[in-house]
Amino acid sequence: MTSLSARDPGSGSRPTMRQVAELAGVGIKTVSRVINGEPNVTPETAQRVLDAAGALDYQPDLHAGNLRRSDRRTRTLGLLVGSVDNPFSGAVHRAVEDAAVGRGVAVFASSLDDDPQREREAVAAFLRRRVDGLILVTATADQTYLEPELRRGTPIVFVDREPSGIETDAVVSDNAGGAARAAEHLLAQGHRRIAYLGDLRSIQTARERLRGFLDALARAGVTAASVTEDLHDQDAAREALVRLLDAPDPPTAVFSAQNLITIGALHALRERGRHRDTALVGFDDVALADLLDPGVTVVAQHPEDLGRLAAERVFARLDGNDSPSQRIVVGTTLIVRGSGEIPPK
Amino acid sequence: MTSLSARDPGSGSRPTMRQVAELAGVGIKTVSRVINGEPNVTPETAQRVLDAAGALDYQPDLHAGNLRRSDRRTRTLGLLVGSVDNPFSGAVHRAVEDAAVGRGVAVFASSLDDDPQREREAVAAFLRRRVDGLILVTATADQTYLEPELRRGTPIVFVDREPSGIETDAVVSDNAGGAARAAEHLLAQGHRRIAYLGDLRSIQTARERLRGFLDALARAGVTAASVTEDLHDQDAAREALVRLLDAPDPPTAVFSAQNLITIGALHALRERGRHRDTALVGFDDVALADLLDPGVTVVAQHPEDLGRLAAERVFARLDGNDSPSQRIVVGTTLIVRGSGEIPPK
DNA sequence: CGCCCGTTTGACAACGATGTCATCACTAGT
DNA sequence: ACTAGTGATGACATCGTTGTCAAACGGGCG
Repeated sequence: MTSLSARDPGSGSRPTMRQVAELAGVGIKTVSRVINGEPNVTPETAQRVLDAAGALDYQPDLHAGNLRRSDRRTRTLGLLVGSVDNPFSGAVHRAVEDAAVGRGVAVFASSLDDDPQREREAVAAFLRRRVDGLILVTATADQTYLEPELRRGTPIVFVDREPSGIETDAVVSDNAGGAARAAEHLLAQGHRRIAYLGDLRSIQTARERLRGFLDALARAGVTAASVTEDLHDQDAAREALVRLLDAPDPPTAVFSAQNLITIGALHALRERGRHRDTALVGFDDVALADLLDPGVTVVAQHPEDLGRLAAERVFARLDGNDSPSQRIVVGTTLIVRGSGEIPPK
Repeated sequence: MTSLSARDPGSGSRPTMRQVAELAGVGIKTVSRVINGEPNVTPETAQRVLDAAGALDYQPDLHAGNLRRSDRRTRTLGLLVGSVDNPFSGAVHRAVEDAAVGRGVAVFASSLDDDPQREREAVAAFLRRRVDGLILVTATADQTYLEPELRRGTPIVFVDREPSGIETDAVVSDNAGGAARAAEHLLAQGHRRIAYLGDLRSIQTARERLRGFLDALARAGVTAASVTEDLHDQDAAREALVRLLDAPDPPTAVFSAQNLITIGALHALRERGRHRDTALVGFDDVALADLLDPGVTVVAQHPEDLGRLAAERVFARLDGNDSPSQRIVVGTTLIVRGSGEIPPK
């Protein structure tokens, strides 16, 4: 009795075209033709090859083929986002995957945690694997380092944040417009003491949102009750708003310019029992916002559209489109649920 | 003046070791040695090579190297989950990535939407790319088709759901135990009319949860007020619970055995204004559960642990560990927030 | 001074596939 | 019957890299 270990070299090694060819009694090039559906193979030969491939559970080595193939496409995309464990990134990722899967393209994903160092490492790791294109929510202030790769013809598309230092496609939300919309909504309810809670100033979208907010207030001849920036997590946002609520002359309305900041703000308002008399509008939707009481009014982004359009740009470039680089802006949607419609007292 | 197009073939082609070698005035093998940090290169030669590589923005081709290298590792992992756009999958994914990134391993992710056909296609797509290992939340009832690959030595680890038809590692939640815990909690509050809302019977974890729930009730000598299965989305769950609430003798407590079902149940309770007098315990945590009123009591899973442990199993196998396949069970945690502590009227 | 040995280096084959091209067997046209 | 054309097939070089091996060189030792 011959006991075969799990790492048995016989069954352990992967079959190659050569072995399939041998078993089918044909040349290796004929196997290649059958596997790739090339013409000029008799049906009987093709069947013999397919039988042999099936018997050996043969899977072609995409990378070996790619090495020799003229188009040099790995049918692989690299996606770089804030964190795959984050609803916004998840929605972008899913949209990219949906666009890719139909074309037989697989997607690498990497989380950057807004760390520029990690971005450079992750990009390098993907390029060494010869991805056909990159889609990234950049964490760096300047992407000049991508210039050589771009010149080589690798499509690079920015999502959510615009590129700086290089000329390439970008798909972004209308951050300033959305923030202005939020401000106008609160102004329309009669609010004149509106507080702004924002993310790190180093993030371009955060700056855009503040700009849109302040512009809208200025157009109405109103000055912001307060502007708090550099709130990078839920708890920092909560503490900041608690302080504002405890101070004399607290705001009658709050605009929270990011996801986690909105959640922190919700906690602060409940903590101080002010959630029924202080208006709140958030930027970017949050889960279960409709089940809260009052429901959370938000300016929603459309991450699925961002992801889909970015993937479409990459594929268009791969298909040879070399029109000048585009900047696609995706609109935002105000979703009225209650918290934004609380009037000033 | 020579105008260079963006797709210029000169700058458009990627530099190879040969070109680096030529520029540095050394043999190609010496470049290989420097790039891979092999010993026996004089510092001056190494510097010349690094300078040349830098000047050309050289990136080694991992796949070409892998073709020749003896270990045949692509430093790539395939992850198959329900959907990358889903908090549970996102947490698993992030944990896998965190374990992988330190080892220089990149992660392919694919969404299956519980479609067996997609699972087979996605697995094939990953194997053609020669991933070093697979981590999967299976969507198929039987995974015998993975047997040849497993015999070839590719580590395959199941997460969340157990394998069937093959013998391999699995990391799962204590589904029956967690469901029992939820039932016991409701029984302890004095409930005797408890409704069960569950996912598709075809999903193994759904069956486990029902089993745990019914066992706990049986131990207490109580029969379920109702058992509703095959609720695969939020809306189906909402409708089902609305029906139960409208019927004579509605339940005094509800156990919702999955994420989206819990959200559907929350909607139903609010819709009928019964959220303050009907107890609810959910399986798997939901975002913002603590901000609702009452807060949502849940039996939380630990997807980060599932992902981390699965990745560790894969790497252990790759490192040569060939102990018998393990089944690792990760416990659940009851998080008390209010909704589960409402007493029967 | 000659031998041995370790260090540094490059020539060459090989990994698994595909592109090119030559060969062979037929069929059709004259 | 002979030529040209077409379809089916395989030999061979090649993609970018690494493993193997041998050559060249210099230093230490008897």
